[in-house]
Amino acid sequence: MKHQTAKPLSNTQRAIHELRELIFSGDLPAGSDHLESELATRLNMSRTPIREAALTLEGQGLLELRPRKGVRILPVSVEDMVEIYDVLTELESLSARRAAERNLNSIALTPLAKSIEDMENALVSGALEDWANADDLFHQELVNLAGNSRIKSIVSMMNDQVRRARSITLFMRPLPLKSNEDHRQVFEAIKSGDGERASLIHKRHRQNAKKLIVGLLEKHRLNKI
Amino acid sequence: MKHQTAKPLSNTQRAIHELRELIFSGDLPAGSDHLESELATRLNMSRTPIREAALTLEGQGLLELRPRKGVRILPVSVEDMVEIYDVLTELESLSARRAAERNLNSIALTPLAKSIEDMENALVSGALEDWANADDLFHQELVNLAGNSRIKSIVSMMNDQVRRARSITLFMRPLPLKSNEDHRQVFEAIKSGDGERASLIHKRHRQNAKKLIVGLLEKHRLNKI
DNA sequence: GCATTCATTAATGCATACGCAAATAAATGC
DNA sequence: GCATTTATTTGCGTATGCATTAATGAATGC
Repeated sequence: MKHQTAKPLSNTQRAIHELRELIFSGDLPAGSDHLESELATRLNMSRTPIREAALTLEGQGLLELRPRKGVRILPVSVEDMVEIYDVLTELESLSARRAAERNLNSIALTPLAKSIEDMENALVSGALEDWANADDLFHQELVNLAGNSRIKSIVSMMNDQVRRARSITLFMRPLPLKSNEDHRQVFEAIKSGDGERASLIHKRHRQNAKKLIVGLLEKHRLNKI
Repeated sequence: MKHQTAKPLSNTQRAIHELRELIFSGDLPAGSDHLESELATRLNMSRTPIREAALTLEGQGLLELRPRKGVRILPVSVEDMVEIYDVLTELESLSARRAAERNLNSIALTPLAKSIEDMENALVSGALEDWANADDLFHQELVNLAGNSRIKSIVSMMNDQVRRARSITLFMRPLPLKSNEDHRQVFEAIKSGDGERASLIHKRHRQNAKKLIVGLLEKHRLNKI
């Protein structure tokens, strides 16, 4: 049997996961404050694991512990988006370069190819949510292929921070046709071992995404999300 | 009066600071395990603030909480150094670019200039520790000037992780004459607003530093520090 | 009416307690 | 002796209680 008997997740871990879900779903809205005891009641546990979870999530930039005010869910401003996209742009384009340099065989590249296919299928059927998920996967696979665990965790943290903003703007965007074209080009560059090209194209791709999303936020006066 | 009546730092904060010091000083050596209760006794407080501090430091990649084994001080391998220097290289050279693009006046550039002077003075008098401190300051000032708070905190985290390795290899290195030349060139490029040049030179600078330090670690078989 | 001080409330920071599970030691069977 | 089971120890996860201190509102003086 490969399947472990499902070791029963600690309360702290549960709190981390459930709080993340509540934040991403907007159930705990950006900018809102919540007492530790309130969250404890809500998740049906004592304050201790809540505090521990909050400490962890604070380190991940999702919330802030303000003594006597409670836990504040951090809003993301346009300036934050600019900061985050700058970081993502650099680290992901380096990842593209490194991935290309590793001369990976097509088996290793399968997940990346799959994510591109998924995006294209989603586009055809107009399933934007699906497209966004596949897009996430593409970026995640890209940094996986580069094999730098720090980059992986930084990129995943930054993605978490912009998740709400991304899902809000998702339906305000034009169909991401160009985006898919970019992905395919990055993929080809990696496959052919051209690190410089993979890096350049991906960088341009991310810079465009930044412009697009920042533009949308400003246009719609969405300063704090 | 500008001076507050020195609000008495919480135990958790104290634990964070003191544990950091103990780690950097080698008092808690890389790879060593320590029970929460042991650390609590050592810092003269209960387990609660120790656990909270450990959670925070775990998020910063300095240690790991392993149930029943205690808190493990994370060693840094050569592979880790490569990962970290790759991240530092990218984010700092972007910072150099952004700093240059901001057309900062000489007042804003004073701290950076000062750090370069300090390094040169330290070199003349052969005070390697002082040189290292000034070097740290240069890199820190550089990211400050770029004005991206995420980059600032990532870079500072990564620097914390390599601090031990850096101080161990400090005395094995040749005099960092070339390094100082690089710093000055980066400074000039920033001052003249040439972002592309600032970025390129700094990137080269960091890549050299990476090669140097990785080479030293491998030569001296220092695999886990 | 406004500012200042005082009293009250309440949330946190931390110490402490305890059950459970993992690790270790002891004991048993072969 | 060695393997396997059972007993014991021990560290952690979590709940709980309390002192501290910030925030809020009431009361006082001007």
